[in-house]
Amino acid sequence: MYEKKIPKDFSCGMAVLMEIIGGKWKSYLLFLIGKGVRRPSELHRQVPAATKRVLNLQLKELEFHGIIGKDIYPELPPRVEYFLTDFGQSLMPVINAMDNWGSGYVGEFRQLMERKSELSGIHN
Amino acid sequence: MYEKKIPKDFSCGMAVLMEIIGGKWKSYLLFLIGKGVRRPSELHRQVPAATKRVLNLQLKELEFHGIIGKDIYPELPPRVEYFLTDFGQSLMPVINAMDNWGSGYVGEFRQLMERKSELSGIHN
DNA sequence: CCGGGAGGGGATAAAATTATCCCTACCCGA
DNA sequence: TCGGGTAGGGATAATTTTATCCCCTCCCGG
Repeated sequence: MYEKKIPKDFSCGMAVLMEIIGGKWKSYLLFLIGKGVRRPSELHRQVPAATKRVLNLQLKELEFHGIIGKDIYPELPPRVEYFLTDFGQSLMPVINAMDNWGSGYVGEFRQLMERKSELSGIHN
Repeated sequence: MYEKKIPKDFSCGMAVLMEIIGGKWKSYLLFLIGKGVRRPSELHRQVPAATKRVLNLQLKELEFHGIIGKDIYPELPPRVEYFLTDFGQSLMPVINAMDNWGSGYVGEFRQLMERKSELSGIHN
């Protein structure tokens, strides 16, 4: 979490929610943790596009807001498990609604994106 | 909309939705347009913290994804009205769910944020 | 004793997003 | 004719978010 110089205002609940789950990988992480993927290394394997480092940062922010919790087992090799707090659970219906809506649109979305990159001559 | 050099993957619906409504002011804009605020100048008055310029950019992106539409009346002085498309309407339940959840958390959220800035010695 | 896997993070670079500044054009009322 | 309101956008700076790179500890199996 970096210091922000320009204050955001959170007069609308959406903005608050966005602040909490708006990171690039937070959606995946919540989704996976919600599905029962708990250990950091496992999460990383599921989202190999992101670095361990980055995932840790995002997990920390989710933890900061009390969405997820972290059990640290003093074992060797070290074992850590993330889980949804009750508060996080209360978020799941919203997450699911978001995901459902999004899933219905992925198709068109991809087409739009392709058209856009054709226009600009960029092909990822 | 700027060119992105690092491709994002949209394997989960949430990520798609985030791409669409994830801008700093898009939440407000959708909320306001949903409530019947239609004209650009009016929107700007409701969100004075953002510049005209920035709002225009975000509106364009919403329009690009087909969430909102734009009626341009060839009058003088010029008149423009934004509106939710059917597709945009289908998003409103989700938006509302998000907003409700967020609103319930604003209080604690503000406290968290204050504690954070106390720690770092920053007072906006 | 080396490699790999578990966990974690500092320093810094790159990319993406927002902000700022200023300019366009038009019309109206004082 | 000047100030204000309508709408829009180019160029560039500042801020914020992500990525990259390399480092740490510990243990186990070959």
